[in-house]
Amino acid sequence: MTDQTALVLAALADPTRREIFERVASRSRAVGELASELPVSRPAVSQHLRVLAEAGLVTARADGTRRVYELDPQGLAGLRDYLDGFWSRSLAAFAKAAGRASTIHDKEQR
Amino acid sequence: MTDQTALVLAALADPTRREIFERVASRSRAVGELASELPVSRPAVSQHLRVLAEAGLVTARADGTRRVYELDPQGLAGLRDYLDGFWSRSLAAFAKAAGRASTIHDKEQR
DNA sequence: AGCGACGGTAAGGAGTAACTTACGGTAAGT
DNA sequence: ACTTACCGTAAGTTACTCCTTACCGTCGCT
Repeated sequence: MTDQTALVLAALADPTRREIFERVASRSRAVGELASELPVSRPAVSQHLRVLAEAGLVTARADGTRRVYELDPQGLAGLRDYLDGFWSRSLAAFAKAAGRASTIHDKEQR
Repeated sequence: MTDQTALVLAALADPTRREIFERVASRSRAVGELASELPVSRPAVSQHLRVLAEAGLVTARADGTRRVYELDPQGLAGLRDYLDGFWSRSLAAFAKAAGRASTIHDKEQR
């Protein structure tokens, strides 16, 4: 469990922040654009984006006076690694005992 | 984003609860056993276990007056599915633009 | 039946997180 | 230079989370 993974989990735990993150992930957006889509004020969005950025989930780039936020894959990759490690460490042993859990979600993607 | 995934993220966001979960995952434990290992009281552990159980991360079985908690793979599987979907939906597109993110964490495991 | 071990629940308090309004600061247009 | 648009930060309030102590129920043993 790296320190960043803790930040990622804390960041994604909040519903509003998750909504913001998913919107940014699907398409880069400016702060005001996000605020107009959501039932919270613009400063609230700005504060959420700060938390998401500190967790490595989004990054910002300037475009005139606008700040366009886009997805940063680093944060999600960290969480993914944590889950992968967990899966192989604990769930593999559990699957042996239960005899099915390891195959339920075996998909070949990526 | 299923409702359960939201519960999983909220459950794992707390450091104490994460610690409890990881200990239960590595080996099944009773409530008092967990409390003796951690710097919080037994009721606190009990409350955390309740949250973890509602998220589908642990399950309990009775052993006399003891309640032995063990890993429930359902919760982690849900979070994993969420991340997998996210990865293929958003990160794939991002990787095309960035030209590298998709290969950084390509491992063949499971 | 009585006793002791074990654990879930209730109630309350301290700390924190999320939101609001108000303000300041920077970049582009006229 | 003035105005407008856009955004981050500060300060304060409200709501919720986490923890504690106190209490009650259950199971097993003698």
